[in-house]
Amino acid sequence: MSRASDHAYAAIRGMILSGTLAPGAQLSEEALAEHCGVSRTPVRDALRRLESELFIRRSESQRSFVAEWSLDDLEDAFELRAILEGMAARRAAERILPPQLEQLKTHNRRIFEAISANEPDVTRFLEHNRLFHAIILDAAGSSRLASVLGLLIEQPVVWRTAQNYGRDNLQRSHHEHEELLAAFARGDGSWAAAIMTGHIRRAFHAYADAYQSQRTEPQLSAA
Amino acid sequence: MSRASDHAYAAIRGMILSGTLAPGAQLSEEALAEHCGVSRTPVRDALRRLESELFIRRSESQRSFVAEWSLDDLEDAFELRAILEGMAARRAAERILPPQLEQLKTHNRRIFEAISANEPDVTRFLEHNRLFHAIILDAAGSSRLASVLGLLIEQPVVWRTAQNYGRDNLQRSHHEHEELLAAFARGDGSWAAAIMTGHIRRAFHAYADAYQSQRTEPQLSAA
DNA sequence: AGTGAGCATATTGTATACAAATGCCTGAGG
DNA sequence: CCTCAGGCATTTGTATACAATATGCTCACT
Repeated sequence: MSRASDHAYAAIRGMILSGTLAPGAQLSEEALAEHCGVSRTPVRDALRRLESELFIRRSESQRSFVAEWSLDDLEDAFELRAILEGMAARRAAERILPPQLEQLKTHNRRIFEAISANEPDVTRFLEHNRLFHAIILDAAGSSRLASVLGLLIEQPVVWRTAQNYGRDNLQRSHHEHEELLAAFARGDGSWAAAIMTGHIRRAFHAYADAYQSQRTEPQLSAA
Repeated sequence: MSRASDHAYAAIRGMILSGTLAPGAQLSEEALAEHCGVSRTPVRDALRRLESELFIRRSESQRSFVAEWSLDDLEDAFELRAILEGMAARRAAERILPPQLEQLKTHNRRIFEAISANEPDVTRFLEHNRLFHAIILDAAGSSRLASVLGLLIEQPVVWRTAQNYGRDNLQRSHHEHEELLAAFARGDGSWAAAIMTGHIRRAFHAYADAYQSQRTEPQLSAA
């Protein structure tokens, strides 16, 4: 995309991820345009894109609001992701090429380094984790699967809660990645799918725990 | 959406479905705008929407082309659809309400009527089939699943090839719907998912057969 | 006090003009 | 004859003005 449109997209997305734009808040095209220093046209493009990625919901009269995620929504999203990433893993196991397998090993090594330091580097973990899953998605060789799964990863709640990951969960992730590599090396699609499904479901419960403590804490301080 | 934008969307989508705009053809915003009698702005909206629905592909330089579907693409799409509709059926079986079940029965009765006439009414079959699946998706109660699956149904190739459906396939569809109803009535999610997955996979092979004969015939006449 | 009609305001939809980028074609040079 | 550089044409991106629509408020009326 082009400069202004991209900038608006990144700015609005960033404000949603950081919480500057709170869930449920109404978005005015004109206000966003002024804030980003562009006209409404690229803002409209950005809003449409964010809407298709479920960052934004539109009322029946076309007004835009920041999406609100309930715990049920979160579980839905992870259930979907578990199924689709499982499918990706199965296909990847049947198609992956040696250089891609090497890349996966490298990223998992970086993940190990990031979580082995005294203070785990969560940002670095997330980056290599993202790349790890992206390579699998690429190896699965289905543009449709990629486009659909692209809608589900990197959602607001995920990013906000990931910081609360304990070292225990980070290490389990690394270990599950190792198992995936073994399944890939043997070309065993069913094994890979099973591991991946469990991997995502465990991640959901880690997210859900962090999500709940995140939401209950403010309530406690208000009571 | 609003009048002009909706009209442009429907018009362009219709031209793609009918083949007036051939796969691979480049789309000019200005030409489409003139054809639809609206300005470029709503045409741009429509193109973005069609792009997210995979009707249109964009080059790296942002030019738009009608998507070209290979047989592999078709199989990918159906593999995805089989998994996701299976998930929808499982969830629906666990949540469906009596009135929704009644609606499903009504639509399947209409399907039976449409395929029982001397000359099967394929258009009517497709319409009630669409509603049948839409009710299941609604009963599944996951907006994320709905939004993702929405990208996959009613794709160009599907509609172009559905007309070649034989009565045999139509009747099998009706029968599989009956089985689904039985699974729903008993709230058996696993049964429902299994039937649905098979239902979609059988549909794929019917489509694939029609797709291949559709593509080989022109070559034969040209040779 | 409650309710509804109608107006004022805020917000989104559309059209148009212009800017920027891309691709294509031509023609000169090797 | 091939290659590549340059300019022209086409196409998309952005800004802005105006139109249509929804919303919320005021005020009259019951």
